[in-house]
Amino acid sequence: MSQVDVTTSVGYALKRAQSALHAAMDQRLAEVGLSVSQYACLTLLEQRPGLTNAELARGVFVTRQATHQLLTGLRRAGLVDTTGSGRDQRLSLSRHGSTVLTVAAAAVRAVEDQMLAPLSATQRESLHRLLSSCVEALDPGPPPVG
Amino acid sequence: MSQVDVTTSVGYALKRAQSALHAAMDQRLAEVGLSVSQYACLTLLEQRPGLTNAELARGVFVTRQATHQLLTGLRRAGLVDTTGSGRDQRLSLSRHGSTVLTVAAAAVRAVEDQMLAPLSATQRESLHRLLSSCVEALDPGPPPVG
DNA sequence: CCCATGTCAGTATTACTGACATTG
DNA sequence: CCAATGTCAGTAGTACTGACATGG
Repeated sequence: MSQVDVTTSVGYALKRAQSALHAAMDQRLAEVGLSVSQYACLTLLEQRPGLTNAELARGVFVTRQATHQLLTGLRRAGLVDTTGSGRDQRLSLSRHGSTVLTVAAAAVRAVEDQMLAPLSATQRESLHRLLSSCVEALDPGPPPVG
Repeated sequence: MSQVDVTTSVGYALKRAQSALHAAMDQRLAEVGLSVSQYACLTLLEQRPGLTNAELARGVFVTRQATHQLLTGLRRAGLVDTTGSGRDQRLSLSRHGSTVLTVAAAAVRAVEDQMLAPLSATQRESLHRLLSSCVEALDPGPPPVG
C-alpha cells in the first residue's frame, strides 16, 4: 500500500534489465579475462585514443583513483600503452589490447543482440531514444568526454 | 573500430539510465536513512508479508547471507519484525517500517516521475514493455518470488 | 601561486563463498 | 537421512576519501 507496484514500475523494469545485461556481459567477458569496467575503459580508449587517466575517469564516471588501479591491471596485461610523462600521460590501446577488445566487443554485441532479439529495428530505436530522454531528465549534465 | 559505438548502443543507454536512476534514488533515500537495497527489501516485504529470509533473498536476487545482514540493520532500526522461530521465521514490516516506507516510496516515486517527465503515458508504457521484453530475452527464468 | 594531475594509502560498502547447527 | 534454512565468519572486488608530490 505504499504506492509503488513492482509490476508496473518503469524503474524496477530498468533495474532488472540492466542487471540482467550486466550479469550476461560479466559472464561473457570473463572468458576473455576482462571485467565490465575494464571493457568500458578499453572501449573508451579505442574511441578516444590519447586520453589522460583523469579524462578517462570522467568518461566512465568514476574517480581518477578508480581508473588508476583499473589501468594498473590493464597495463600489466599489456592491453594499454602509456606515452608521455609527468602530468600529461596519454593512454592508448596496445596492439594486443585492440585484438582483445575486438573479441570482447563481439561477445558484448552477442549479448546485446540476444537482449534485443525480440525487438524490431524500430522498437530498438524507440528504446534507445526513450532511455536517452530518461537520462537527460535525471542528469542535465554533459554526457560526452572533454 | 571494434564495432561498438557508444552513441548507438542500447546497452550503454540502459546502463546510463539505470546508473542515473540509482544515484538519484540513493541520494533521496539517504534522507530517509535507507539504502537502495534496504528500500528494495522493505518494498518486497510490504507486498509479500510473511516471507522468510531465504525467500526475500531470492526476491531481490542476492544470497540469503546478504539479506541477513541487510535485515540486521532493518531490525535494529525497528523497521522489520520477525515472528516465528527455528527454520521458519516470517518477516513483516513494523508499524514504523510501514511509515518509513511510505515516505521512502514517495521519494522514489518523485525520482521516477522526474525521469519519466519528458515521456507521454503511451511512451512510458512502451518503455516498460520494451524493457520487459529485454529482460525476458536475457533471462528466461521466473521473475516472481515463490 | 594555483590548479589539475598521477599516485599511494587507507576505508567503507557490499555481496560473495565456506561452514555449521537446526529444523521440518 | 536429506534438503532448506538461519547464522557466523572470512574474503574479494570495487570505488570512495584523504594526502602528497609534480608539473604547467
